[in-house]
Amino acid sequence: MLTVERQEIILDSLKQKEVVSVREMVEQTGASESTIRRDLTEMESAQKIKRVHGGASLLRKKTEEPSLSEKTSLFQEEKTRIAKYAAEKIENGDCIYLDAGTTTMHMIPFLPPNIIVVTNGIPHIQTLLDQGIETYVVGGKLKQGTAALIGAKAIESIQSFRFDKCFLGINGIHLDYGYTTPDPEEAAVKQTAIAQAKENFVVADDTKFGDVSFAHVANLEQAQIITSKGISSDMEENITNKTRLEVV
Amino acid sequence: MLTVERQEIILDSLKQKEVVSVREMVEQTGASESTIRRDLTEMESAQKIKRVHGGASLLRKKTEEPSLSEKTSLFQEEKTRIAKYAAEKIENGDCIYLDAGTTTMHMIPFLPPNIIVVTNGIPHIQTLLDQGIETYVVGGKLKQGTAALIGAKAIESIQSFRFDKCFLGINGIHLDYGYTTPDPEEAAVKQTAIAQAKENFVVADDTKFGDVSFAHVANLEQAQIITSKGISSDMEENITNKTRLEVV
DNA sequence: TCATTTACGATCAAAGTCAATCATAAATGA
DNA sequence: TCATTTATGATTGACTTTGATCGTAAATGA
Repeated sequence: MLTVERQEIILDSLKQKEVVSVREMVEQTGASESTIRRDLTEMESAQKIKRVHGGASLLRKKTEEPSLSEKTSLFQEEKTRIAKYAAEKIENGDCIYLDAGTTTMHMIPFLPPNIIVVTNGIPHIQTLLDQGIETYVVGGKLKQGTAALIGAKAIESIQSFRFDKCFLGINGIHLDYGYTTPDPEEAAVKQTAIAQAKENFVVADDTKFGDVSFAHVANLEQAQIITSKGISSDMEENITNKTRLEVV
Repeated sequence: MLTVERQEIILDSLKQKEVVSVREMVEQTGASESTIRRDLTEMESAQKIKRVHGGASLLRKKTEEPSLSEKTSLFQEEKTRIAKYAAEKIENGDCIYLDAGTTTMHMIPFLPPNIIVVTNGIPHIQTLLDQGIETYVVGGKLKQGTAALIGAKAIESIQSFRFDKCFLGINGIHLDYGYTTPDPEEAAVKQTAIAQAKENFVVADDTKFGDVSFAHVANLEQAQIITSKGISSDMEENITNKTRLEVV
């Protein structure tokens, strides 16, 4: 039997049983224990399975607890501070758009209860659900990596709403080039959201200033910026000439 | 039995019973008291349970996604079997609709790679993402409890697609009343999906037969049924007169 | 209260599991 | 063909898990 065949068998039984013992795999494949162990070692380093004592299990997807490690990092504290401040802009009864991305994600715990949220961020959904906030998810194509909903369907979806406030994450903030992000598809979605909102906020840490990414989203004037300490006073002044900038 | 399996069983009975005694766990797992105690110690320090004198109790009451923890139970194996069979109906290149619900969720690991999936189930999304399957999410209002997308937006969203195959979970299957589900909003979404698909499949375990829920989704003839062993031969014959029924 | 029952954790020997190593046999390629 | 590489299975000693035992601690009930 070929190595790939054997590993296929192992994966198959894992999909059905969640955990499989080495003994079972030996029986199912007819290979020796040593061989199975080698397969398991290989498959684990290929991130296909997780080894446990006596066997193997499927990769646990989530709920592994990033909360602790996240909280200790200073960078995350910064994001949380920005997010909290941004969330305070929201009033009871508002309808808001929450863009995909980690900074906007951090806003969720600080959201007031009686609002309506529209989002294109997949990771946001569960948290919003837990908080019991009335939530609409935009339709669209699922993008690998950022786990955002994008594409024509997403744009169409967003166009059927109007927002009191719109909160966007962004990759680059530049005096001349405005707000930019790497993916043109995502840029188009952000543009649409901006167009539907009365007030627009960009939430971004100080590392984004001066950066330019591939796809243009909007000009500086089209949104207020909420950011963290660390931005140079020079930059701060230049930007303040074009739009409102809040440093928290 | 592997350590992880045992601990899953313990978690499982906890989810059903809120508190479980050491004695019960010994009986359920076949392991010794010592082993159970070690498991409990470990699981407590991993913040998964809370120990009480004589046993263990759940840590929190929040409704968690049971998808992972439930899989070792016999009931889940049944669901997996149905799901696997249903997934084999799908051919490469198909565009399918995957309804929210646990049985359809179980289909995901068995999906062929080159298909397009449209879903309204939130928990499905991450798994589909992990598998690298091209996925579209319908827009709509987020429903607490089932974590499904429903409402007018969802219906509108679904109407902009056509499916080769549509897979639905359902709460009741009845000779006269057809397919039913508790929430009229969800029923409307399912109806829409059925209307857009060439072939419709209902995946349901045997406990759903004879049940009638509040909201009518469709007549028996409108979808084929894939179910598990356990359904009475009488029922089987009556249903076969109306639609195709596969028992796996 | 005090005796009895039940639950608990520490300890230890037995069983099970692991990675490393070695030898063999098949596949590969000069 | 022969040397080299690769996959495999057996063996080994180290490590982990397990179940039994036992003394202590907590709950129970008279």
